[in-house]
Amino acid sequence: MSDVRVRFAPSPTGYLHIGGLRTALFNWLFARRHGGTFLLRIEDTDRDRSTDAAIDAILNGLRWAGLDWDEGPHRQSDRLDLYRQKAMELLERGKAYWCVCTPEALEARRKEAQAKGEPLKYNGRCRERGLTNPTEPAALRFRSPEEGQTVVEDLIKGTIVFDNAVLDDLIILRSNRYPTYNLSVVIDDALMGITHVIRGDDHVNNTPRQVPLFEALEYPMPKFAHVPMILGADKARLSKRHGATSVLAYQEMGYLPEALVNYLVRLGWSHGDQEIFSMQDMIEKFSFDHVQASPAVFNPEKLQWLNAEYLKREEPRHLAELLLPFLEKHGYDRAGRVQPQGGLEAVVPHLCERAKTLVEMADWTLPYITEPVAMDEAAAEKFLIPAIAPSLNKFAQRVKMVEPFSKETLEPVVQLILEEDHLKMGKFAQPLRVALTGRTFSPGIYEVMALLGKEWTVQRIEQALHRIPSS
RNA sequence: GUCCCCAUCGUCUAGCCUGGCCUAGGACGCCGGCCUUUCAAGCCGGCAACACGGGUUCAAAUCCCGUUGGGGACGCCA
Repeated sequence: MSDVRVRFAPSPTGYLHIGGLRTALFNWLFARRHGGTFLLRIEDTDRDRSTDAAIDAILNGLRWAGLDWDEGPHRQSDRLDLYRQKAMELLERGKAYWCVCTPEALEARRKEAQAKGEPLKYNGRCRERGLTNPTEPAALRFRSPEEGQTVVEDLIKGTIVFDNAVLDDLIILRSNRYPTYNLSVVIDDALMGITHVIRGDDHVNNTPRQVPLFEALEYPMPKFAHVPMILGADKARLSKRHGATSVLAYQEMGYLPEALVNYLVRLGWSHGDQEIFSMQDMIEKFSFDHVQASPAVFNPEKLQWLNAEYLKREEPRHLAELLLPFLEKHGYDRAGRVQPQGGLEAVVPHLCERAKTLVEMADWTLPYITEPVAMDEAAAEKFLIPAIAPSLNKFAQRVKMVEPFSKETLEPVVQLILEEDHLKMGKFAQPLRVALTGRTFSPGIYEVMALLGKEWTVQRIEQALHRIPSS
């Protein structure tokens, strides 16, 4: 193991979302690429908004995506005393001070500044007061440097320079004695030995506030990498109104984790013209050199294309397994029901080349595994018409005699009927398809019959004949 | 408003660091064709971009400056 240590540090205030998964993925990839350690840390210092359910959701999302972690999950709520202790140290050393400004006063002052067009920065009212044992509610503020510059060498964005004059004295301990993000994150990153802080672009502006904290606490400085945001089609930050943003939602829509991960890694990162990456590929090729510095628009069509690619490559056996939960939503019972020859596994190869998602595939699987078949009324009206009834009937009668029942033996039977009744293949196959599957589209008609078996084939043609008017 | 970041086809991107090989390549989507018993898939072809303006240079998508546009941050949230 190398000394590379990275972390994914979500706050458990909701489900794992697409952006979070990508940040986790980049961390994970970097760790795996360098033989380092990937750890999980739950940032739950805001006890009002953090929930255990959210932690479960995040962990499950990561597991589903195939991102395993080597350490944790650590919980910041278990380490509150540590943060308080460090905060007090800062106070004793004159690096922090008590502030008795009320949140209301601060808010009013911000509004005022906004109205006047001034920077929304804390005005330092308590900075030089030298409060030692405030009796009223007090928060602890970090004394930020007032002059000079803070320079961050970002692995993705390059050199970023901030004037310290624009930084304000951030609160590190709330008046309820709970630490704030900027304090706990610095302490944990340092004490957990994090070598590379890889996080969302929205944290860029936190970096110049955290750097002086690292220095004040006399901690070694990690390297930083800020991965660009994911945007919706309107170029606004990806949110619910752009559609699904939770990882779970993509799972439920029938996306394969490999496809989602592949899509996400290519969103902002590239390796030449390559589009399809196995996990192993990504690990071997991932580097910050080729991570884009600008935000990327999330494109559901491309994700769907990738999903279809993965569906086509998937092992039938595994695919059948993956399909089961989706089939059960249609009331399919895995224990019951007589299967077509070969079971689900036999059906799957005929559908995986056509389907974009597991949901779609499950739906298309239904005619082969359930009885009776659901009939598309519009299709029936168009194709199950009196003119074709005699041919279908003749076919059903002859099919009963076919043995063995296979594509090879069925084909001559169909050909003969085509000749006798002066029909083109399309004229006959389409009504037959509707009779057999209840739909206008399916795999090849011989494959369909082979999958259904003789009994269901005959039965369905006869059922179809019954519903044809005046026949 | 202030600060930070960014800018190649509609979208994801290659190329940019180390100017000439770029009449800018790939992918998704879209359009057309082939295949065909349907729907897909597959195959072939097409449309489509260096934001703008100044420099630097023999030469700029590539370097510099500005403009415009987009994103992010400005919480006792993380």
